[in-house]
Amino acid sequence: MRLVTWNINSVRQRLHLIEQLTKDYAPDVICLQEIKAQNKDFPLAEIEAMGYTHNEVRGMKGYNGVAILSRVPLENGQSRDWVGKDDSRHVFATLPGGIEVHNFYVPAGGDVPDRDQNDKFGHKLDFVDEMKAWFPEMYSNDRPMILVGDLNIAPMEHDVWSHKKLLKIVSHTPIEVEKLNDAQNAFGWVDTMRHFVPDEEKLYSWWSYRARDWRAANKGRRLDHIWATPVLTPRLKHMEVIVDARGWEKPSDHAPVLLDLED
DNA sequence: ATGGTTGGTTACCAA
Repeated sequence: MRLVTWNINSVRQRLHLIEQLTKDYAPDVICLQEIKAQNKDFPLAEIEAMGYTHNEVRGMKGYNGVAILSRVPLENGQSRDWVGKDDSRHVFATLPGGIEVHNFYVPAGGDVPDRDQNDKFGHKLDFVDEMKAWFPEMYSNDRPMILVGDLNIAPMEHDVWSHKKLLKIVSHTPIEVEKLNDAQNAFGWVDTMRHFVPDEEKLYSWWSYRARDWRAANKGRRLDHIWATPVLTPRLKHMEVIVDARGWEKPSDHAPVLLDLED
């Protein structure tokens, strides 16, 4: 089973990228974030023509929006509101074989890392707290579950190009990192990307549009994640960040992250 | 210290 998570930054602007991904990598399941379209504007026919005939879409006008696209049947598709807002940041469904896939788009949190000065940062912190508070309702070490998405937090020193320079930059501040680590470690969530790549090795999934030459500068951050329950650990086969996709025509600022599981 | 790019919506906001 091949699964991909990708912040697509507008599904309507980037159908060509999804097509390229499906041709080159043939994922069974694609979890998208920031589709930036209402359900009625989602390009379902085009996606179905690529072979993804089972879909669970939670869109809204203008912002956010998440979707699970699948070549295999999805069951029990659902979504949930977070921090009292109906803002299309979570969708989940069950794959054949019983793996429950949760697709999240955590708030970016604005620029100022202080909840008294910046409501968006407070919203982000509350969102991660609420994830942790919700896990007891759904989490079990021996239930096959995968949590993916743009979590907008790069928790480890080598998840960013400069740990020191980013300590006060939203996405790598100690308070966000602590909250994300709390949510992960209070349960048995396995960071599948770091299962394959040593902690001391740089690993990024996002490069800003604002860099003159993103590849040469390589000032990336690992904002996108794939977590799994421990029962799936023996089945983890392969993981890669498809860095090349950041250089495709009219790219998203995020690269897809791919995980292969043994059947 | 500042500005750099992109998308969606509607003349700025969010990232």
